Amino acid sequence: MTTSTKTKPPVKKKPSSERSPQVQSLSRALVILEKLSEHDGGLSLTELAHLCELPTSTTHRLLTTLENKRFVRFNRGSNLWSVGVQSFVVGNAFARSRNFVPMAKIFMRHLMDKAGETVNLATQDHEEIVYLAQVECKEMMRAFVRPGLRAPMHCSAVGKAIMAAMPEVERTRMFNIQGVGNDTRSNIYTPDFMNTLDAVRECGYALDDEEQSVGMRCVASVIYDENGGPLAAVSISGPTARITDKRIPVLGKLVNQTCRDITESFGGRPSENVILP
Amino acid sequence: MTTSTKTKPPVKKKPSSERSPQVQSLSRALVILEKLSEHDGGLSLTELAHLCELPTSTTHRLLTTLENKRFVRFNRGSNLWSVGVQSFVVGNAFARSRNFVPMAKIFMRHLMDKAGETVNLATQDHEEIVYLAQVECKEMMRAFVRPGLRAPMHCSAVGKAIMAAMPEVERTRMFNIQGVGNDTRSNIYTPDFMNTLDAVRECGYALDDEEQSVGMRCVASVIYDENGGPLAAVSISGPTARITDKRIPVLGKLVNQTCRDITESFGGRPSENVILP
DNA sequence: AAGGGCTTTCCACGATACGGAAGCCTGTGT
DNA sequence: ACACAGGCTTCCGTATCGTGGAAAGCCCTT
Repeated sequence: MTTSTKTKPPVKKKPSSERSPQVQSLSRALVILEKLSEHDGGLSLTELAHLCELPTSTTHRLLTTLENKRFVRFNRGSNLWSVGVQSFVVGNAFARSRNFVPMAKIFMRHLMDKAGETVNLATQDHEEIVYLAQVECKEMMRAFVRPGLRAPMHCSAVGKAIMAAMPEVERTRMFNIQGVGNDTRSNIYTPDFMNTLDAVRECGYALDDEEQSVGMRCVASVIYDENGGPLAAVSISGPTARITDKRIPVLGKLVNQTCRDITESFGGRPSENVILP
Repeated sequence: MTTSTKTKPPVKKKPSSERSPQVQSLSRALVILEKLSEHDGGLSLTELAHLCELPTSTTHRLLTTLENKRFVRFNRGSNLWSVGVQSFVVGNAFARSRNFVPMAKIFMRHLMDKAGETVNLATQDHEEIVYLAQVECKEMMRAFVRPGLRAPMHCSAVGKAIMAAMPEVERTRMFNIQGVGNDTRSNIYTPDFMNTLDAVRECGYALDDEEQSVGMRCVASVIYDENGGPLAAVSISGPTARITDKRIPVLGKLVNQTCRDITESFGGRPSENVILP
């Protein structure tokens, strides 16, 4: 019986890829969910099966199981599958349980180690930015920012990074509000400032060259929320003597990478305005 | 051998419970995700296995598979499992793909059929409410509301329903703002009004008795967003002659049920202030 | 009517998920 | 210190359950 029926199939079992035992059907179903979430318009069975490299019958069986529990939905008529309510309901539990600032601080600490400079976290509040947290470096000369401190958007690196990441409409709304501001230099939002923001989007970080405080330079990048909008920004700040022109691109790259990491671990949607080679 | 090893087990296959073929391991994994999402604090392996009525080894195997794909996360140290980033990322695809108003209108149409009266959808915008959509009934005498129309919160049923569902802080903030309003009757937010809102929470619907427009009565209930806050409200409106005192509780129950249905299919978090017997 | 492209169902096979039990940690009580 | 308890993690033989090819439906278009 079956002495050599199939010559013992060539054992294409992967070279013990994963550490823990994995449930094939579940892994496959999760891939299906991921693919669906990457295609907002929905996917047909065959498209989906192709993307996941699975037979259609298997894909279909997994989909119906997911559908029974409302994790996916099927649009009869267009014959398209998409992500279902229950996925959203479950996902929101993550949104509730995460608390942003402590999580961000872990990444900020690493950044401080690598950059050797103080790292700040700030977010937008109306037409200003508010500092949320700081991880101080060990240098004697360093910038202090008490959490809760406010600053105008246009003259801080974090503010520029956030403004650059705003949707167009939001940004122009802010431009219109400006003028009632308490800043003496009139008409802050010049065409020149617009170009600055374009540059920020292109290179992935914003610069504050002693604008907020004499002798202080900051390099900042932005953290995206789940809709691809700006959620907060991280900056590296230090005295002009240490934040040299040559060092700025290096620090920019560092702070940008940190923000990408935070965005990912937070469940944000990185903007498609990419950024850095 | 094994000719009759187990006398062919008594085929305890369930009486064809489900229509489509179901993948056991996946179904179980989805139950795990649901249970995790209902316990924001996280769950230990054994607690979870208990809740899902599964052996711990099976639960553990499914969890590690889910963890590899970041759908759950494990807190080493507290030994607690909770929902992971990837669940959130996938769930957000649902948030993007849903468009609220068309979906709500399907339910509103059903409500209009059952109630025989015009049904409205409205949401909050700053200190006012804005009407988003209307499903008109066939009566000659009926209320017209053009989408985009605004009304004060305190004298519309939808406004009261939304205010009643607000978190306490938000509501008191609104009370403080009031006074700069253009309404002549001063001090609208009296203790009496507060009691009204308490009543709304208790019975599950709000009433506008000719306050917004003479001869018109409205009964409204609220749709919750994913955080359990008010997202929008649905009202039934009609002439006082048809919306009789006796009919109000009936209509209230109907509009409340519709709002529950919309909340569910939208992925909202029904408030735990429950409502109706 | 026939033909393609798709979804859905069926079914025999055997790979794969199952779960009991044994190992392994970590913290607790004596 | 030592043993014990109560979890978490791994192991492994069994047969259940998932698998995928094939065939059956189900539209549309030709």
